[in-house]
Amino acid sequence: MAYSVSMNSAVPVLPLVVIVGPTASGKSALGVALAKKFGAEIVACDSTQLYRGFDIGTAKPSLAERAGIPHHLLDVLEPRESSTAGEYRERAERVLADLKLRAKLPIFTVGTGLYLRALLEGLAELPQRSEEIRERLRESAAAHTPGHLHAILKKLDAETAGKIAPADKQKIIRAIEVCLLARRPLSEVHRTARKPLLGWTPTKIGLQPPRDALRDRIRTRTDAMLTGGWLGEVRLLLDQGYPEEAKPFDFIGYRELRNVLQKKITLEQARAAIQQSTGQYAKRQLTWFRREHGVHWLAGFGDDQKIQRAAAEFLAGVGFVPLAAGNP
RNA sequence: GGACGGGUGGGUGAGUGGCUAAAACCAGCAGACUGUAAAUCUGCCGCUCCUUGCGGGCUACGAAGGUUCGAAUCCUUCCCCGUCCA
Repeated sequence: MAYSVSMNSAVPVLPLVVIVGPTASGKSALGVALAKKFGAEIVACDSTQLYRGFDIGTAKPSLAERAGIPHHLLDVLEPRESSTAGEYRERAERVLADLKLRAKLPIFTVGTGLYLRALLEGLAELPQRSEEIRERLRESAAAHTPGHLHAILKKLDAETAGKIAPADKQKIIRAIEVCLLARRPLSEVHRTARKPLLGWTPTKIGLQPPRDALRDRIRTRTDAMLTGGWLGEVRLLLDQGYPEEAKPFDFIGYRELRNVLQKKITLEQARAAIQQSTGQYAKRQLTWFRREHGVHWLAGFGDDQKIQRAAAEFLAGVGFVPLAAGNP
């Protein structure tokens, strides 16, 4: 075993490592470096890397970058499917059960904060989404004045309505949907306990490179993706007959490149738009992760050896035992 | 050389005498977010002061003058830019 097991409770609690950070901060590289050192396997926690065929634009680590370390929860969905936070949790739990059997340390590389929360803290017992209800609500909204949906929610659940902006149609629809399916207010369902992940204790590392440096990184990475055949990947996916409305075609870059293929915008316009959206996305990730509790922050990129060393030292300092092999 | 059109805050661009520190959008910054989350949404956004108030001061619509109680808005000259005519 590469780590010790706490024996002071009836259920042994196993450690797990979480690496959070904005896109292009080098989570994958750091994950692999730490996996080698501590005998771990990588579990991706990224809503976009779940999709088969969407490789370049989602910055899925290549086989070479994986360096022989097994990676889980990549390529588990068909482009037509839609991922959800709840399903992610279930898949991740299955992976954890497997790693536990094989005594491997899990290292989660997480870009999607909601999915990590769903895994670690759990979600309330909420009904799944219902396309019929959503469709009905959308139609109803189109037929009425702007505040219509918000007004409906206010009747069903004033507390939740107070928390959601009248313009936030997406969240209002989900809230109404839950109220209808659960036959009680969302706010009430939220007060029921979540089911946190049992049997595992997370140790969290966060990557927070300087904003300007990150922006540069995003710029050059986008260029590299484009010269690396990203447009061709999009063309291939469309040629394979996947519908344009498929979820992953909405991801940053895929939507822009689709427009390039349809001659709606030029490649240069797409490049600029992608770089911009990616930067904005990184900002949102940072906002989310800042609130994550107990994160050990490192002010740099995960592919930087100094950062990798600092991360390894941190883990060793909190009780993780490096593999002996390779050490003279 | 002549005729038009135009020069507005980081960008695009509205505004043609007071309600204008100047619409709207973008960018930027900050934030929220329990099954679409690479999504969706919110706030701030000239500088500055304080007793943080629908508060005070300063600077601002190419430049300089002028008209007016009051000008981004009217007048004069100048400087740029675009289109057309020579």
